[in-house]
Amino acid sequence: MAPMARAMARPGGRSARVQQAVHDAVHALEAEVGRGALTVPLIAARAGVTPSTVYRRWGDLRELLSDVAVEHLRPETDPADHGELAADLAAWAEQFLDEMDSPPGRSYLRDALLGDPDGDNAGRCSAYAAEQIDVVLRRADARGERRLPDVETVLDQVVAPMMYRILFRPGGLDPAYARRLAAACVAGDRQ
Amino acid sequence: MAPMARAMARPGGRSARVQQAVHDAVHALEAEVGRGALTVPLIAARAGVTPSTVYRRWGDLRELLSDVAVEHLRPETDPADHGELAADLAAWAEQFLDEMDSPPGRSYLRDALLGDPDGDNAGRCSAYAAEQIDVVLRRADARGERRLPDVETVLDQVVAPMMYRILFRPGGLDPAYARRLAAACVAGDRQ
DNA sequence: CAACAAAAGCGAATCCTTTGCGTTAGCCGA
DNA sequence: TCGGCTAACGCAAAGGATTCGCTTTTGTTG
Repeated sequence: MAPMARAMARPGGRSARVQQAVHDAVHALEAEVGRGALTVPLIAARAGVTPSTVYRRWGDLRELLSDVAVEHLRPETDPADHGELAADLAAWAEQFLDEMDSPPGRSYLRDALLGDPDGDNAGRCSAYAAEQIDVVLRRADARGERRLPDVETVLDQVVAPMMYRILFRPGGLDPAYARRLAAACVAGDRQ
Repeated sequence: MAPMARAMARPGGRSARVQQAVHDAVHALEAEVGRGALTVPLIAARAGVTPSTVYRRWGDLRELLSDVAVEHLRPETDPADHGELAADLAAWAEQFLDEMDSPPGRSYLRDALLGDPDGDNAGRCSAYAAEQIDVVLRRADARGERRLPDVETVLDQVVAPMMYRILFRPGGLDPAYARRLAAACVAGDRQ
């Protein structure tokens, strides 16, 4: 009942090794047998640990997959620089939508939300997006662009609508939608 | 593998009775033993059917709970009439947030999204919200109010941000946020 | 280096889930 | 109204998944 996957009492040594081995096993098996065929005993065997270890640490297959999914959702690079906020934000939104609305993206998104009793992993996902947006906004500020929206506004006006449609109305999302949201946000339909 | 919970080939008779009995059993047991203690065999026993029946019809505990969750999320009455769009929408948004952000609301929301391979139930949830909004907007139109947003805009600007925060940033949501989103939307920070 | 405690290993018992096969009951045409 | 047809259910057995108590390992601390 204590999913201390991240707040380890003993960060160094065996606990860390086991966590790494299990995560690696999930990655490998996702590719080999597919997301749907994953089971705790299977993962445990591949990781060289006993199933009970996994159950004690994560409590649940879903919580384990939630942890792993968050890793997949972590952005790997900063948003590209196109010289002005409007372009940066539009490009970022488009890429974000493209990644999140893909079959694997939606799968990871669901997993992340799913096995997450305390909403911890979900918060992490949101934080990733916020970070990326922050980079874009700071860059614009450094350029001297004015009347910038803040991060919360971008989350409300750009990220939230995309997420809502991905989760609640799958299908029929195109890049133009992302660009439109970004454009409207930058144009400052606010104030 | 065929979750024909809703598109029954033989709507009348036994199939319908079984579905009803199982749904009723879920409702009763949710109250008695709590969401977390639900299992297929438990539900089946209460409903007077065998577990294999449940597995064949719904495929999965999660899919069954998803179906039931959608029922909980269905609004029971039309939004209250306060004489003008701004007030109607603000009140509706506030109530929506209150219900969805409550512990049971979040639980149903998660269940509905979770056990839903084809995004069918999720779409249903969105449709409920869209219906409510449509009622509010038609009412405003009938009053002669002008420059009304359309349903899609309200979904983007009011519903989506609330949902995003409920799902990805649990905690710290207050009624004022809902009213602010509604007000901004009506004020037409768009176009 | 010794004592302590957290986490992992092990194995048995329990429970859930799947599956094949026979039976029942709603539906349809004569 | 009466058979024939088939989807859906019941039953039971087999195969996994999950839990739990206990022992052993291992990292930390004084």
